[in-house]
Amino acid sequence: MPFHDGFFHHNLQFSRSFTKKLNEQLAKVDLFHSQWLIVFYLNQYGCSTLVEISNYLDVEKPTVTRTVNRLEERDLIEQVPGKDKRERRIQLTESGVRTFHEAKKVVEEFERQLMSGMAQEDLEVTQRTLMFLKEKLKQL
Amino acid sequence: MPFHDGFFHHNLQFSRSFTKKLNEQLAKVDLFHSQWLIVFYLNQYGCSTLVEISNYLDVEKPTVTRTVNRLEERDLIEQVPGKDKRERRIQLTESGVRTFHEAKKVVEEFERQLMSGMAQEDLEVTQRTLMFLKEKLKQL
DNA sequence: ATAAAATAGTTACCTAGGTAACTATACAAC
DNA sequence: GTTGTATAGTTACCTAGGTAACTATTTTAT
Repeated sequence: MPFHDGFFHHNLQFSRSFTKKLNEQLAKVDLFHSQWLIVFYLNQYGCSTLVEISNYLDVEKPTVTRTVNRLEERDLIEQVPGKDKRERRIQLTESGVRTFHEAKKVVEEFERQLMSGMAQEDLEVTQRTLMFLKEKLKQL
Repeated sequence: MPFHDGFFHHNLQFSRSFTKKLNEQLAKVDLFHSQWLIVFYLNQYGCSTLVEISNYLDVEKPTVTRTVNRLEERDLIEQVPGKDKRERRIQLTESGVRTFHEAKKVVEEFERQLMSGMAQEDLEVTQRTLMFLKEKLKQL
């Protein structure tokens, strides 16, 4: 089975298509999917550093810096003073929390539509497989 | 099951990680994964237009234009005269065919390592699931 | 035959990922 | 306490995806 007619080809196409459609939906609340991921994380885990976000999302630090800057420009997050002067601790503002709740509805509806009609077992196998492959990639 | 601790989160992380590692491997033959996809396609299907490539890869035309330009600058592809003056028909050069064969080895070895130890059935379920979800996204 | 619509491709500009090299602070070893 | 090392974050620059708007052709309808 060659790569391109096969497994990875479909996976990449799905990922692109997924983020595209999610971005379309999130436009309703004026967010991009990468911004949503950080807003979600901050709502879940509270005040955090960029490195914590970077580790959670498995995305490099410069990418996090950029997206966080965008969120700050839009006053969805704010600086939190801390002891370690290297760190940049941030949290959601009131406006950020409001945006989170609005976006949550949009994302949940999007997922609901996408998941309807899917066999639960297939989803579990798929998720397990992807996690397995992700781990293997790390060891490469 | 919330989005971020779940299915889509893992899928996006896997895709990022996968292309990252594939790029590392393809650096051996001085290619990026997006370039490899086009080189592969041209080797498989011969002389093609950018729209044909765009449809096959499910990537927008401007993205294809850019990557094709890079390949042309490096003399891996060449223009093919045609009837329709709107079209830009291209094919692999001799150098492009050579690069294809070198890259093919690299990619196949990469895939072999990644796939070893995977249950064939799980892969099939995963691929089927991703294709199913991809189709559903289109209808959204 | 001509006007309208569709198609192929490009350009400009946006988000989003990556690496390499850098600064500034904190920590550890001696 | 000074020196070396590790950590947090940023900057600059690369590929890679997207949209919107455009040009230049071709096809279709009338």
